[in-house]
Amino acid sequence: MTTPSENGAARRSRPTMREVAALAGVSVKTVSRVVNREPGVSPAVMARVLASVDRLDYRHNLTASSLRRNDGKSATIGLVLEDVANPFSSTLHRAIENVARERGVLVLAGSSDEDETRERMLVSAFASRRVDGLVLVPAGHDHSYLLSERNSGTAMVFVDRPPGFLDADSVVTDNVVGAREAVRHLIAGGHRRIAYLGDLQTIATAALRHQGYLAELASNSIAIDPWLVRLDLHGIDSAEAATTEILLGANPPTALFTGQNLLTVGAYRVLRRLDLHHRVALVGFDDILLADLLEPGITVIAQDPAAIGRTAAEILFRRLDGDRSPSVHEVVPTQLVPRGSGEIRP
Amino acid sequence: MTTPSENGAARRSRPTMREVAALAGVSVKTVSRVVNREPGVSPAVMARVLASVDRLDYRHNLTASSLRRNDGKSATIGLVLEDVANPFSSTLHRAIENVARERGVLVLAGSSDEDETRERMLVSAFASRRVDGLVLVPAGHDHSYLLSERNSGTAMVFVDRPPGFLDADSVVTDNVVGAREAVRHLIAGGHRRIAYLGDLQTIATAALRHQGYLAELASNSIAIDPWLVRLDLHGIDSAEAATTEILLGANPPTALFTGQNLLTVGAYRVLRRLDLHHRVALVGFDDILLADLLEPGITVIAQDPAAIGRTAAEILFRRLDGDRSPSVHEVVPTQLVPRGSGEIRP
DNA sequence: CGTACTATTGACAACGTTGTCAATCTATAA
DNA sequence: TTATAGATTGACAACGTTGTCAATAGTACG
Repeated sequence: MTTPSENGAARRSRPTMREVAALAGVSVKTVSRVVNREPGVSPAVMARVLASVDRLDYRHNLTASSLRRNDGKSATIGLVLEDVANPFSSTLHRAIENVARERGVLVLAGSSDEDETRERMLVSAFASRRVDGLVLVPAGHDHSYLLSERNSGTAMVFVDRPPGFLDADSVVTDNVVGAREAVRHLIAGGHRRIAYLGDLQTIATAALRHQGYLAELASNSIAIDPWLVRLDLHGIDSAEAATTEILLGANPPTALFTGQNLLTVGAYRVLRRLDLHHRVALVGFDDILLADLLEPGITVIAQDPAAIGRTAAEILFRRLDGDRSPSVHEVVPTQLVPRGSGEIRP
Repeated sequence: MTTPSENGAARRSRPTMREVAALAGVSVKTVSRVVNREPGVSPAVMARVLASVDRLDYRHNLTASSLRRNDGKSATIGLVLEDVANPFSSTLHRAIENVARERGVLVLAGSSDEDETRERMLVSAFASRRVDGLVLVPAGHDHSYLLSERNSGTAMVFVDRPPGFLDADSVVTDNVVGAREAVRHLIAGGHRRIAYLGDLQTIATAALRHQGYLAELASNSIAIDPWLVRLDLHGIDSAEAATTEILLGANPPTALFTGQNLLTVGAYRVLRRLDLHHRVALVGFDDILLADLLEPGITVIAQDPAAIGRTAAEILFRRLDGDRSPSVHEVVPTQLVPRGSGEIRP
């Protein structure tokens, strides 16, 4: 399946335009013209050059090219995600890649892990490589440090959460409305005691979902029971602990609203463990793979990460094409997906 | 939340070492020394330069730097995945990022969508940007086109599937052994009629899993029933169709072995639809998120994409550090995770 | 006091490419 | 026939950086 001796091949450096030019008997500028498909090269010369390119396995050096070019474009954008392996992030990533691909643009991606320092390090590393644009799911809350990047021509779009102290384009989910819809759905099903599990309040989206929860209860004249509101949970384990405490405590809720993916998983696990999964209702924010195959299926407020990513990329490239109009702030609606768990009656 | 007038700021180009040098009253070479932390700069001068760097918001231009440097390293690697949004790929991606991060290396990622042409386009785009190394989940079967890349010093590691017609490092799952273990598990549970659903045979891993299925049946003296073997299925829908046909046909199997993620999902859906999920056993190759919460949970042969990614990245960086020893071929073992569906008896 | 170090700094070329502009050649028009 | 326009091609500088090497200043030693 493999050829034997190629390993020992001498490690030459890559061929340059100079070498291609020498082989073809033309100047480097002519090679440049052919490589960049500039007009004004005779067919005969073009053929000679292409043959030399082929023979030498020449690869255009985009870094040298973008150094010299007037626009200095690197045909590369940077993407700061929470975690490239998290389904929301990776769907976003793919949607952005799809738009970038059409333009011959490559994507550098990195994970911030919700760490502001890490976000800055990534941005700095991207800037060193002179990316044309940035798409970021911000971890921090003060993005004024990006001002100098923006002023030196780097386009940027914020995704999922708005920028802080910086005027820039953004594409976010309608968190408040989505959360209200979840709660309204439960109230419509007859629930009055609805618990809320929320992620770290420092995460902008978590705070907004909490806000939506409170607002919808208030507008239905349902008093808030602080015992049923658990904030600053992060990850499956803390959600399990909080859910267990609430359900086994006095006067337990008849429904749960979980403000994040992993919290939903944690809550569901506990419901199953306590054999309450057909008794206590559950609505989660953000969809979960295979949630439809569970029994009952998990009712969710689905975000549309693919649409968010596509929109963000489109805005970014519009900016790169020279659009200088005022910042836009797209809000992508959520969708309630009833699958059973949210339709359980008290 | 945003300051008002920053939008109108003039779009200057980025400051260069020349400007930093002018402001600090030193030569560009001295700035270069400070920026690269080279020794031999007096503390006083260093402080002046750092102050100028700070005042001008200077960002080191890594593209110009790597152009001039002797080693020409770009501190960037390229990653060809099947699809950045697919859980196996994105876990791999994250594991590689973790290793790269420690070395200040960034990751360019792209999706091949199992398309050989797309794989080549990505590699070409990476090569144009002079990545130091490549990690690829190959879509094609002939990788001799990478020979020139390798000879010009690009390190490369193949992941999940071995390279074709090229001698290069690889890290793969033990597909044959994993598949045999799945089938053996079912046989040990008393099954004799075990169906197999496999992905496109052009995918190397699919062919190997099929091979493992055949081998294990043979070594238990169980005859192959061609009716129960469905190859070249791709995606959930085709798996559903095949499963339905097999289960509703004459002399149906008592167990299913699905050779891929989505095929497992498709098969499970059909089992549920036909209310056979507690009657017919199922073992799937590759783990599925939340498979443990289903009822019954899905028994799987779990791969370890995080370990695969970490190993691949470690090999890659060892090569970048100058390791010229013969190619290594790591095989990462699978693990049988019994969750219920695979323990159903005929 | 002169010599031989070492430490610090800068001038210049070069990395591989493209923008600018001038030179050459061909064909067409007067 | 000659002038002129257009097409084709190349020489050279420049992009922002670092490697090389030389120049200078300061220090220690005899």
